[in-house]
Amino acid sequence: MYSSAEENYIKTIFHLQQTKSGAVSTNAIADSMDTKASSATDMVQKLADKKVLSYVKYKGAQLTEKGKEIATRIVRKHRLWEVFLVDKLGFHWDEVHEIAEQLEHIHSNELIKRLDKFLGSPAFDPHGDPIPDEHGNFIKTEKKLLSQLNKSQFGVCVGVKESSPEYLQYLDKKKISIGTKINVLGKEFFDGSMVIEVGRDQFFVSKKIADNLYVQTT
Amino acid sequence: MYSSAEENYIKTIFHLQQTKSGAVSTNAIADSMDTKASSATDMVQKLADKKVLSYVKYKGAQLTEKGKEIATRIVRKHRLWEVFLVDKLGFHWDEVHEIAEQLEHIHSNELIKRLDKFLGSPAFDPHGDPIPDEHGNFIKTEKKLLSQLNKSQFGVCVGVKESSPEYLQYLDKKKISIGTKINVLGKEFFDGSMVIEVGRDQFFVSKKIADNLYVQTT
DNA sequence: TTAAGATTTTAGTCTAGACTAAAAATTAAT
DNA sequence: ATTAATTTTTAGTCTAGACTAAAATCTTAA
Repeated sequence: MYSSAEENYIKTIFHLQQTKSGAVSTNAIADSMDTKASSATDMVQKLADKKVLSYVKYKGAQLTEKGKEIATRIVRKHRLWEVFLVDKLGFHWDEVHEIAEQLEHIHSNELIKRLDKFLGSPAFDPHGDPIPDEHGNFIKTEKKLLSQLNKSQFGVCVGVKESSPEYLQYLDKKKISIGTKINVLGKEFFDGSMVIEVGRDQFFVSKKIADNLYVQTT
Repeated sequence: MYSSAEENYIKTIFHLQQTKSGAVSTNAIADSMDTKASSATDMVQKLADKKVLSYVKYKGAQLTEKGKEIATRIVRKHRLWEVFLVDKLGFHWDEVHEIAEQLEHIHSNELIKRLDKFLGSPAFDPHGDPIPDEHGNFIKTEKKLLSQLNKSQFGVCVGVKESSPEYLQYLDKKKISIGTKINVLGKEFFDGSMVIEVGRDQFFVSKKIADNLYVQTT
């Protein structure tokens, strides 16, 4: 059984490993957790003793298989709770992170098993991120700009790059929000403009529009 | 914002105040929390500084209005989560306490508001205990033995006094379990036997039976 | 009413986590 | 290849909460 503090470190290291390959530095950990490097060093040494990660002084930490399993279980819990908060309690997708951050530390395997079933074993959370199954497997996705997709590919909207009121209003008008599925029906190579499908609507978007929308792809 | 440790003390003191009147001793607190009296003293002094309770050395502690409000909110959260676990996730009533013990410390007013609504604003938890509303008001109930009820009164089964296999089997046969509503249709003063109604069934119970069943009354 | 026994508090430790400041190791720049 | 700059670790503190042992207070019984 791990404390909330330990779990938060494990989770953070897991996420840092996803983006940059190789060992993650105690400074990177501290930065992303809003603590000091010395605290990160202490904890990393403790987690190394527990075989959750391997650690070489001055070189950084890397989760072991055991560590990855723990991290995956936490991510699974976090994302299932987010689905619960949005689907069942009617929260908006951008209000749930903090609460899920607390709920992810509740210890009970039975609870997660039943929650998962209650929610219909969802594969994605409200932000479009994949939910690991009970064995830790999940669908690999990649975050891209809409403009990077090609004809007949699709993605799920997961965020915006620029968030000017004008742009957000445009998206609103076109009924595009987090979780919205977008099919690319055509792409013009001359100017990078696209024809996309959102729900039942099909329409034209300029490169400027497509350059500022992040989508998750399978 | 109070820590889980503080909340647990507040909750414990609240429950101890319900049963015995007057100030509660640090020893009583320690006993019911499975810690040592010295720890209780420390915490009680801290909570007194925070005006959560009044404390007189060697005399004991008493929650202030502020303290009672905090306690009531925790009890509300605990019981709402128990309803969720039983009604929505299909847990059995006797499996939920530990999990609710963790969930009650999640901090989010909005979450509780929405959870309450999602559950249909229940007035009782799966053990028959009343759930305080958002203003802290709740239906006063009293735990009695079934044998203490009179004709045309009713109660909700909340536990047994003696739990021999024979007795539990009897209850099982008669479809009496925690949460079962029992109407007293008649009572014989000579031997204390009763005629009761459980669901659609009506039958006879001896005083010995009625003496070993706890019911919650409104 | 006073001494014995029980209860409660105090004083001093301990552990988990976080912090600061200083030391050590690594990396970069001349 | 050294020195300077940066990163990382170590050493020493701090706080919350728990604990033990000893001191203080309260209660009770003769």
